[in-house]
Amino acid sequence: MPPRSAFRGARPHIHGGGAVSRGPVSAAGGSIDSVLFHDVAVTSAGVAATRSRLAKRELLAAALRAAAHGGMTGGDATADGAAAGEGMAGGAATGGATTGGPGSDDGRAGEEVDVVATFLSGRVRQRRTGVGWRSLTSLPAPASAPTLTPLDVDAALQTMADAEGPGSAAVRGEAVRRLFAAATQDEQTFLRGLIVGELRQGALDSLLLDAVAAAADVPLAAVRRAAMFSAPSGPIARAALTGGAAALAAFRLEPGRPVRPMLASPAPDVAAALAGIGGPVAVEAKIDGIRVQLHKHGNDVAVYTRSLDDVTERLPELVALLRSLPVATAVLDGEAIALGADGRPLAFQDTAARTGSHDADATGRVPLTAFLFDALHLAGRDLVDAPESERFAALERVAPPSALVRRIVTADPDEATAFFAEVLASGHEGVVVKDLAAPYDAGRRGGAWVKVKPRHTLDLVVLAVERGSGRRSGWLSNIHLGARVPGAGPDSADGWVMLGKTFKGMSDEMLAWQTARFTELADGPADGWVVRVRPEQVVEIAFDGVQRSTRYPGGVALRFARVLRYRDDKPAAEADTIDAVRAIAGGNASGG
DNA sequence: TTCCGACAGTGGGGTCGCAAT
DNA sequence: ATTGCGACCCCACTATCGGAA
Repeated sequence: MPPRSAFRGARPHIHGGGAVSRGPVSAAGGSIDSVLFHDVAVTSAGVAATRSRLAKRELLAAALRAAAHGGMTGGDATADGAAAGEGMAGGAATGGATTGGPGSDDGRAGEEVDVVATFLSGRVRQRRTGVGWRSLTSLPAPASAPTLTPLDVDAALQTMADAEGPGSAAVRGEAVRRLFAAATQDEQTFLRGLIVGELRQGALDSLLLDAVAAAADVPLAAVRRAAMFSAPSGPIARAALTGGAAALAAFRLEPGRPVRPMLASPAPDVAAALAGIGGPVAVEAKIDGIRVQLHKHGNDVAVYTRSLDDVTERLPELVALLRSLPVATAVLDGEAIALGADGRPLAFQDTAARTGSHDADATGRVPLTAFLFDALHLAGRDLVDAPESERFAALERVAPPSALVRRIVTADPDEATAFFAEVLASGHEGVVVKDLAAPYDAGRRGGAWVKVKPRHTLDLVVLAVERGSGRRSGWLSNIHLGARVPGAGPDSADGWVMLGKTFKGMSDEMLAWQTARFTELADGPADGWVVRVRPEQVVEIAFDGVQRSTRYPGGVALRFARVLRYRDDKPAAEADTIDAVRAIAGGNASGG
């Protein structure tokens, strides 16, 4: 299926799955040559059962080959050819919305490869189904024999996704019931993982792309390259397996089609970030807003989030900025944030609420500011492979200075560190250090971009622990963190106020230790999901900041808390107080 | 009719272990 | 030795549905 154009005014996308007119669970109608959904579930279980990435890749590749082969010999194109044609949306406005490869002839096999690949990457094709963990708590008895095809499952999910308005919950519920009643035990388990997004097979999108390359016998680089320009991987698999390298080459940068954003790796400090790259680097302010990708093609403009959701309607400020640019075509990368009247950043919560709201009033009340930092395409020229310095220079030529992120170029760690301090003083989050020579590595988190943020620490007390799951089964994992409230307890003893939880920063050794320790400290039954403990164990916690909270009684919560170490040298009576926490909240920009 | 609780799905994320290179 | 990936789950927020008030 061709990647869709999401420009406003493009013709509505016809969902390929919708063109399969059979009922959600009418498995009997499936071509006898189709793979069964059961085969996909079995593949997933096999992938989960091995730790070898190469073995996982081979299992995934075999399933993809089977999907491509089985469907093709079936020769039953149904209505898919027509659907693919309809999908070529946009006409002149986007021109290239059709470049998803020559996929119009691959018919049912192509569709099946798309769906199977999507499932094996732990996803479903529907952006939202409206069905989550809670809706799957009571399920019908499993079927005794497998009959479902992958396309049956996709169609059932589409039914759930399409339900809206009064009565939609019942429609979804019925679709869930019918689908799960037609699924075997193995299939039910797999389906649940897919729908709630917790497949836990040790393979997601990256490994799937690896398998696509193996299955189609094309270079991995070609697959990854194509994937840069397609948000979902299903169409990549489809193109590779039915059209080979030539079909993959048709996925390319196109204004109007979102690109997977390049990501940054963390570093503890600026000096380490510079050392990791070597030579002169760009040091940019890191803006604590939401990532935005701006597309312009003549009068058509679009804005996408990091997950490539189209948020054009909600961000008119960015639309206006795009329209004002003195170029006909552009694909730009940046961050959008809500600033106060003094020009300092508001709390991240304010930016998130503003960008998440469809309410026009909110739009007026909390204006957004864009800080651009990259250009992937400008005035007909693709820049993804150009060095960072060149891309930024191109951006500077077209963007107003007020819409550019603050940045310096230096090889001097002291200068970079001074800039870091300056950025923090202006209220922003930190810096991103960039390799000037690196191309835009879409969708990867490599070493070419390195982010540095300041780190707060507090000594807090563990109030409770939760049981771990997955590879942490059998361990006590997620700890509840409390700050001291002097004199608030019975008989003027210290009291404790919870600030949040964390499961991060724990090595296996630490998990083993804390499991024993908190079993010992258990205050009441130790067999529940949450084990309350006597507030005696002090833990040193690192975190990014303090945010306002309606969930916790102190009215504050820690952002991105993680464990540094347990402190046996410090009694609970000397743990940090809630006042110390509030002082941190007052001292940063998000104190509002 | 309006209100409110529960659920789903966004946005922002750090650190560890392990396989493969 | 280094790198990339997936797993582990956190926070706040908005939208939506459906039942309670």
